[in-house]
Amino acid sequence: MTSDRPSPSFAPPMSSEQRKAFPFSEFEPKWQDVWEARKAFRTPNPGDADFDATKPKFFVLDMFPYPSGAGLHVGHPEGYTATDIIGRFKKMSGFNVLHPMGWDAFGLPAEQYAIKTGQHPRATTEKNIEGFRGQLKRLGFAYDWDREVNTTDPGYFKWTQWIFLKLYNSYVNDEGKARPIAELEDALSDNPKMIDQWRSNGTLMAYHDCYKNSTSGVRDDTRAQIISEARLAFVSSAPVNWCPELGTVLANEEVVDGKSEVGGFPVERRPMRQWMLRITSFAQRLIDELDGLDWPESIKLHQRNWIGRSEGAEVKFKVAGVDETIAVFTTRPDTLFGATYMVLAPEHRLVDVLVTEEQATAVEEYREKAGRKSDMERTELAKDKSGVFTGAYAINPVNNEQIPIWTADYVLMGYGTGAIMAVPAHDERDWEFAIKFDLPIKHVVAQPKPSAPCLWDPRPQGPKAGRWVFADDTKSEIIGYSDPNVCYIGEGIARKSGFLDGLPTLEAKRKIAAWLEEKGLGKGTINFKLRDWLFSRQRYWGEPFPIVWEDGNHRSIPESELPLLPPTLEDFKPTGTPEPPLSKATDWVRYSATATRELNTMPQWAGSCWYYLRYCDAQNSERFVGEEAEKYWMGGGKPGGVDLYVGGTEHAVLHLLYARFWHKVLFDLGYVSTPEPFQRLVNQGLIMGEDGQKMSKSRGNVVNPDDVVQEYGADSLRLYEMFMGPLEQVKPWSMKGVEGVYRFLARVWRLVMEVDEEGVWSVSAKLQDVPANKQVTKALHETIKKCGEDIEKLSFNTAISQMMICTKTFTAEEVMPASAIVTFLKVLSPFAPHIADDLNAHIATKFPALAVDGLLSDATWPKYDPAALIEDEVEVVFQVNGKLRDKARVPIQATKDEIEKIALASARVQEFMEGKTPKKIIVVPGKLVNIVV
RNA sequence: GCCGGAGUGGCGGAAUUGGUAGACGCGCCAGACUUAGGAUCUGGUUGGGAAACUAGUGCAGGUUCGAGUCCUGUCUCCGGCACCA
Repeated sequence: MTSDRPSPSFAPPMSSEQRKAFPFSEFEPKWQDVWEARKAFRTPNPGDADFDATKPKFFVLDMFPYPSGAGLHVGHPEGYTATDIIGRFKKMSGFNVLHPMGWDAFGLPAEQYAIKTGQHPRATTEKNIEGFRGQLKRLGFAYDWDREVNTTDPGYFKWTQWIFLKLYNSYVNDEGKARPIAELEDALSDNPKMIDQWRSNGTLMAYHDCYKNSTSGVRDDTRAQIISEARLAFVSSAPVNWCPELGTVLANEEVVDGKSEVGGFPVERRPMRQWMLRITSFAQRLIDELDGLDWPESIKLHQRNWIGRSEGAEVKFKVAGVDETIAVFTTRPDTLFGATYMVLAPEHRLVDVLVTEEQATAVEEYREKAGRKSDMERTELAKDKSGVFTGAYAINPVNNEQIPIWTADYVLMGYGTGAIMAVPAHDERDWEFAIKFDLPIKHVVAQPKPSAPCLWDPRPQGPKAGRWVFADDTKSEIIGYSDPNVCYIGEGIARKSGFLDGLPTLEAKRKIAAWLEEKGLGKGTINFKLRDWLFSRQRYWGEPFPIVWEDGNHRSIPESELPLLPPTLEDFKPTGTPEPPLSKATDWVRYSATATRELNTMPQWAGSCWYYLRYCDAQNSERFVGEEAEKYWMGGGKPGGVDLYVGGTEHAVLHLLYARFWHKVLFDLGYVSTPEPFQRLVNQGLIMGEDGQKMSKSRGNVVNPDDVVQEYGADSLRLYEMFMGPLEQVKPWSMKGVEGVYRFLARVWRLVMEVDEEGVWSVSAKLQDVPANKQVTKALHETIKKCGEDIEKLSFNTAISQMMICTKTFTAEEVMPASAIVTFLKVLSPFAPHIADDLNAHIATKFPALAVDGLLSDATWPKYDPAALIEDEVEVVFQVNGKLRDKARVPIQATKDEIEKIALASARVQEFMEGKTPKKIIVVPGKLVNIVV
């Protein structure tokens, strides 16, 4: 170690072998092998022989990775180390800990890589998983590898398909709960067999009566339609982003400026038949049931915003001269008197019906242009409104005024009714549109008058400025302020609104809603931004749907035919048409003489919607998860089953929302015991490159964990990732920082080990079987206390700092008390498990009675002794007028009076008191004295 | 534009209920052991000042014996969403 070093300059990197401050490259793989051989982290399930039912459970979960060919990056081990520390700590603290890992391995990247390299995605996926698993094992994570899941494994996706069948065979009843579709089928039959089960359900009874009374000629079709439309998994043909080049539909997020994010290929909008999941039926519950979860408020808010609940009213407008009505949704029914025109989305059914001959060409042209635009393009051009007059007029139900009906793409078909009443005076979008096309603007809400007396006058100055206004021209009481040149979107007082005049917005909304309902012209309604979930993809590398088609109708295949394997295709390239690649498997496609298989596959989200459940009982071939295992690991009396879920914010909405949705369906159907999957959620922050930029290949600032392990060892990597700063924070990487924790571990190593001239390590002569002195004992017990508390708080950086302080105290000693060191190693072991187990084993060779027998992960987390923390004396600070002037050590039991006396006696204090008499003296025992003069 | 988060040394970051600002680490400086140091150990390290002292937690106020922490206003940075009627 000290001799034959290579020359200091231009030393080749490989010489690092001789520079190692402790032999981590030897003992790290050794202990990883020991843990694996002993199945040290196998977690027994209820029913297993070695299961201890008296222990509480702790389910700690990582967001499982997509095994890419690039391998792990340093962002992965951040969250994984955090959960590993928690898991190991909980295990030592007497919990049954479930801490598993798996692979989210279906998906487009694997498929495209396969196409590029000509390999089968199954082969590349297997290879990538091998790589990832090896990397994770080299970091020493305490996973129970017997519970590993892989979404592309038939034993796994059998149950993904099974859950799809549950969705397919369920509907939502009038209580908003998922129920078997059999109930609905039963109600729509002549001789119901389960009537006792649904007799109390008003909707089903009504369906039943309706069915019985309908004429037999049409009722079979109606029945089939009702059932088909009620399913949670259903078929729709809405326009989607179709990318011919990639040969698949793309999500809106995958389309940028009308081109595909990957490759920059053109994307067109076209209606296609596809599978949807009825997540919208759960919108309200997905909002409400966030309340019971320990998630960051920002994520909850994000989900609420995404679901986008808004309360308002639906209003029906008659069309002048035609027997049609147009329903609109508005959150401001109180502004109905200010509606001066109406807009239909270009895709709206009535556009064609209403358009007049003169406008037909212009409207047709506009519709076609709008249809070609992607959602993204529509949004891009948000500032520049476009639209065409249809030539038709609607009648405003409150005043029978005729208002023009336009079509414009700023109204989206997918939200509300796809039609709006435009109130330009009180809606910015309508305002812009009205200005551009010179449509009338009618102000019907006055900005409220400030409550007197008030110096504030909101009126802008100038000749065109607004003025104080009356409710209408016949009244004389000023109700507020209105500026005809300004669009006012806030709440206020209704004016020029007939029977609403003078009412504040909230009351006006209530009154108009009641009025509309009474006249049968509308009603209060709640709308959600959330859309149903587009669930089908034209891809090869995904779960096939357990569905067949016959005579244009779909039906499920029996559960006994699961798993439905994808065909082994040599050529799985896109077809170049919307026909999915599975269409190439002509034999596979033919289900029977008359029926063919569904050709779409499920999106990548499907497998990740329920993997946490599979972990509870990963080997079960009878059920997606065993009942007893599910009850134990997902139970615990809280709404969410997983005790701690750690992952990145990129999944704040989609994955977490989809998984919650599936979980609720399974809950309603009685397959799981909690309404929510994840009780506590923590988002780890992004790790940036050393330059403070996001890590990326193009910037050349990517840090490879393998290199770090090679150079400093897994323990150093783990420790550094936790020492960088708070888990949830964005923080830059620093190789120098890794060296810092590496040096710390080397110091720990040398507490126990010493090296001879040949560079051979042996247990240090300083290590002895002696009791720890008072100072060491105090440092040790402070460390036990702080680390335990900090791990619970996920404050790993401060826990590590405390261990560094403790090590310094040890280092200063002439003699190392072996049993104290062993206790310290227990505290260190969740963070740096390899070095901890290795040093414990070394200590065992010399002091078998003092070391832990076996693995530290099986040891019990030490208890700290509060008595050891107490000192005889504490330092008390003396302030004069709030400024620090002196300090003194005072006995811990000193009374307030005694401390005060000591303070007043201080020469420095007296100097700053300048002989004045104290006005006030504040004494905080054990802390400070502040003398005010 | 809207929503959310954050502003503390040269850097990453610490600071119970308001009670010694800058723990711990990096970097830097000095010393020790050394033929050598990019190893190890010891000490120092917010700015100004020789020192006593003084200023100091984005900025401006306020409450308090005492404010990084509480209140009001304001600026900057980061992240997300963005025609949802």
